[in-house]
Amino acid sequence: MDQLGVRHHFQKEEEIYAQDEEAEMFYRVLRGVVRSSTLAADGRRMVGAFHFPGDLIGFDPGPLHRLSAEALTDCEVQVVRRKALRAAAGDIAVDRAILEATSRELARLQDHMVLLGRRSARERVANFLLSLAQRVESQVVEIPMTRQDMADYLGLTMETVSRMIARLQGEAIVEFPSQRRFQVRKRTALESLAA
Amino acid sequence: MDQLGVRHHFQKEEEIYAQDEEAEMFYRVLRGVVRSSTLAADGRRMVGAFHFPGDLIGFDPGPLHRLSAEALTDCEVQVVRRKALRAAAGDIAVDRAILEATSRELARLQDHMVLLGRRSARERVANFLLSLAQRVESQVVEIPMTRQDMADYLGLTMETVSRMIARLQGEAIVEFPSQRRFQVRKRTALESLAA
DNA sequence: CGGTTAATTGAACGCATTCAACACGAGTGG
DNA sequence: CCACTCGTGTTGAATGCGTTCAATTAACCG
Repeated sequence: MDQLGVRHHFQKEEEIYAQDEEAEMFYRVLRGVVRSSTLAADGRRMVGAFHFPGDLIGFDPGPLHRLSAEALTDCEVQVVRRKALRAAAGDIAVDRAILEATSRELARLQDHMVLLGRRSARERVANFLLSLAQRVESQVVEIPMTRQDMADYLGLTMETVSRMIARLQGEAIVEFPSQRRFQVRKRTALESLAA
Repeated sequence: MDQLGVRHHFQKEEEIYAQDEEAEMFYRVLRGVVRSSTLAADGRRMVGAFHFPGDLIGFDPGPLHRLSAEALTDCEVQVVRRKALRAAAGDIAVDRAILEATSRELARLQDHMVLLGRRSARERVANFLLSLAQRVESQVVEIPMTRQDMADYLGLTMETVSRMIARLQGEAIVEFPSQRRFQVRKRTALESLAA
């Protein structure tokens, strides 16, 4: 899929695709961060996932996108028409790739389900910070999303997220030099919370 | 897959496969109800799904089962060795079937994630009762699982499940002639709660 | 700088949990 | 048929975690 399709730039908050929109394309994040979410009629929002460079998105198996995708930051995204990919790579290869991506996503959702159903706010936030930290090699971790985004991903309110961060910082487990940047101080403590 | 494999009987509470066990088989529920769940080290349990006759289970894409499966009631289960199925039906057909099952499961988990992250106890219970009711054509719906099972599926305690059922019954939305049997009285009310 | 959005913090509230007692129901044995 | 038991379910009271609402502070951007 590397050679196919076009690179497209999406700016902050721009929609990449909408919920219930026809799924005609595959997308791959090249730069920036993407958020996929659902918005209920009553305004309650749930963030299903954050997607980082290298991640494939939009591979919903049905005819429609079940969640929308929005650029969290300015993004470079590779966009490939599904039909073109099938024509170039063959149905079998594409299906295998979809299965691969779907499987990973399924495993992630199973873990997330446990997080949402059976963990405290503190554990959820710890888990989230750790997963952000695991994504980069540097000591300092940048947080690309707002507290509200984190809250909507973790099934909490942004106030609670903020309080839990304050608490983890008070315990010297993490350190936030600024609101969107942190460093892990006691990795084992964080890991045992995130478990 | 119909002709392959063997029928196996599992009795109530018997384990069909364990978490982190090698995934060598596919299973199809023929009679009875199966529960798949994970148990954390600290005793917290999360029920991932209930499986009814016709459902495929054990098709985890990785080498290991990510959740365990237990017979909720006495069960008839068709068990097929994965290799045998691949030999008989071909890799492509099996992969297609796995993709199909995985996709459905993914969609279900996405909905469940919203339920766990963004809905009240009352809404969760309403949603669950409605989904049980939609599964059968009869007026009276049998509940095959305990309140604890329901709670572990909905991210609640069994006391809360019990209270919410009592409340829905007090509002004449459902009626429970006995603890494991109910009838929907105000479908539209239930549906708007379950939304 | 001022203006604006994001984030923090405080106080009060409420939903769900916890802990404990009691009721129900199915199965067993007298 | 009733008494007993054990697992399951219900109900009550108290607690607490997370939310809500409101005010303040911090970060960002012109």
